[in-house]
Amino acid sequence: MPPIDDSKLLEGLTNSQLEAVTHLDGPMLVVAGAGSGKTRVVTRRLAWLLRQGVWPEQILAMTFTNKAAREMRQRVQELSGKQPRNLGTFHGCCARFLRFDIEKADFGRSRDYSIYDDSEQLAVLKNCLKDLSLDNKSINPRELAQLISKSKNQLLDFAEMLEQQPYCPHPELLLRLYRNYENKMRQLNALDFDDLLYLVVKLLQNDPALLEMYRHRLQYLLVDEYQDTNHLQYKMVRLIGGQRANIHVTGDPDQSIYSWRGADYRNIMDFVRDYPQAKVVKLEQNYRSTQNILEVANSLISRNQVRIDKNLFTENEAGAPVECHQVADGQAEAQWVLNKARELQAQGQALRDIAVLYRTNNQAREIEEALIHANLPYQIMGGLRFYERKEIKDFIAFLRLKANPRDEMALKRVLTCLKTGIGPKTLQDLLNQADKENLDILGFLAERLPLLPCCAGKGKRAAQMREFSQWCQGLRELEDESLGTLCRAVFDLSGLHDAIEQQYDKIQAEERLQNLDSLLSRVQVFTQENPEGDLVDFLQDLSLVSDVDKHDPEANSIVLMTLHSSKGLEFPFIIIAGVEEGLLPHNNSIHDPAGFEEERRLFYVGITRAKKAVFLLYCRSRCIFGKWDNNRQPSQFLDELPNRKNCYKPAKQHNQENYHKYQPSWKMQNDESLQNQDMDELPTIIED
DNA sequence: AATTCCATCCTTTTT
DNA sequence: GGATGGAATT
Repeated sequence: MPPIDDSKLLEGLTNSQLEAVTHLDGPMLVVAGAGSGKTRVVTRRLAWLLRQGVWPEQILAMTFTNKAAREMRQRVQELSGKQPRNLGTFHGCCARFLRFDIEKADFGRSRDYSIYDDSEQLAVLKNCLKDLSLDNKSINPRELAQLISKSKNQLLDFAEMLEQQPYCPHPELLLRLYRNYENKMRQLNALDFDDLLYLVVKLLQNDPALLEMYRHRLQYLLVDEYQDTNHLQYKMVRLIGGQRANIHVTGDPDQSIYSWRGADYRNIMDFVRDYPQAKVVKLEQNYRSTQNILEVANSLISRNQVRIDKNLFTENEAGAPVECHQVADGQAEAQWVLNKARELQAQGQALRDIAVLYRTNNQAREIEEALIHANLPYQIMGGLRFYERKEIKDFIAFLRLKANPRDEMALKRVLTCLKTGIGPKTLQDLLNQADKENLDILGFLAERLPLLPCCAGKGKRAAQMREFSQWCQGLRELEDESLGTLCRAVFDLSGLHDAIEQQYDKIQAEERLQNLDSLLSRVQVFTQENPEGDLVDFLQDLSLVSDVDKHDPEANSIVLMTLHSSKGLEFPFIIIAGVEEGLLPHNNSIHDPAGFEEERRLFYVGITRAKKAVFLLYCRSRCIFGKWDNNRQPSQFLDELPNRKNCYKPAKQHNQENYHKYQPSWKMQNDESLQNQDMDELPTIIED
């Protein structure tokens, strides 16, 4: 299909949209309310720039999810026949920059670095604790990880950051652990998620010539979801933008829901202060939702104290009122979802038009069970990620070791898979020796191991060791012309196929092998999309892909996901489950006003995903951590919704104070007296 | 070293 | 209620 012509490119845009699309130089902020056609603006702007003769290499466009990036790429391609060269998630773009430039600085990493996800990072931290013979009672590795993340995100020296902590028990110990962690990661040639951004910023800060090159090369910057940028991302944009500041950002402060990850929506609030010459465009007409939905959403979000007032309106029809239903417990809730799905289906709606949203991933389970039982097709985003499955992680460990022969964490996994007879103690010895000889561990195992005393003689153990050494040599020598055959060869060498068949019963083995198969076919897809991509590129891709990216709008199935992952998507019908105190707002977020308001934004995001109808559910009882809470309270946010279908009246008066009093529900005692509590106290409810 | 059993922590949300 | 990690057992 040939790209559409220029006049079509700008066709059907409102004046403000047009202004946002055709803006050429200097900073611009597009405040785009939910459903106001933001994606349209961003994609057309990219296409327009390309049609104006801007080179695809000159554009740096950054999004937060791979899905958004992919969609954008595809639509820009359709509109302009070209693709911006640097379009992706912040993390993805940074990973790519580092592939080229990481060796230009003294970071102790080579371009074949591994990317460690949170659980791998945690494992390294636990090792560090162990090295100092600390149990993780005195220091919680998770908290340590958070501190490390915080210092990187704030671009602060770790010690400096510790001083700013209000309460910090063992500062000198933490500092030592931090240093050990950093050294270890160097040794492993690995980066954590924060490092990807952090090192790019460091690189640009410390190397003026390189910064100049980036500025010269990347003349047009676009950032989507700017309200969710953290300090590092902000800094990066500022650095690359430079004096010229050709920075086009879009976002909506009301949809900022990632502050727990360091996102700071002051970045968007302060954009005009940061760039006084900035032009601001507000998109306030909503093209997505019915009037009823929008009215409810507007009323909800207007309760937030900290926000820029805006007037989101729609010319769409009034539509059905937002409904709110009480159900007995989680199972009844799932049943309700099921009935509604069938009802909509009977009315001729497609299942793909229904999304069920919830606050926490574990809420998916009960709903999933009901759907399985009823044989309705569904897809779940998030939760157990595909690549977090054991067999997938195992295989990835083999690939990683091949790509990065210093990756000791990968080696550990490989060792347990192969049942080599090398345990943690032997491994530690070998690692120390490899270190002494300044060899990467894989190379050491292949070349030096056979010369060691433990490989001499004809004992069973020595033979095993010799065999393993040869295996390592085999892995090193693998060199296939294509990525596909290389992965296949590594797979064959891993012996995972036989191991899985031996280890599991037939059904389980089949499922696991199938998962591995689909990983291998993913290699094919990757090769098609990235003909030049090598193994490291592929692994990088895997590390940075989440499950939301897997959402397949073609498949006719109900979609289940968290409120967080629903951002940026839209569905005709939205069901939000568990609209209860303690869950939405979540107990852990209500102790400070900022956290509380973020919960409200989260609810707002959920509601504004809907085009036609919204259904809100809450339970009277719910099983949490195996304990029953029989006195669940409807979310206080429900009191803030006007014009909802009258299935619900506030059970009791909420006030701004009492949310501070809520205890984490898993610590709540299961008070027998609650079991018999008078249900009549509650308002008239439509029981389902 | 591998397997199995028990305690503990957990669950907010994700690149 | 379930995953994970450590200790105890073979």
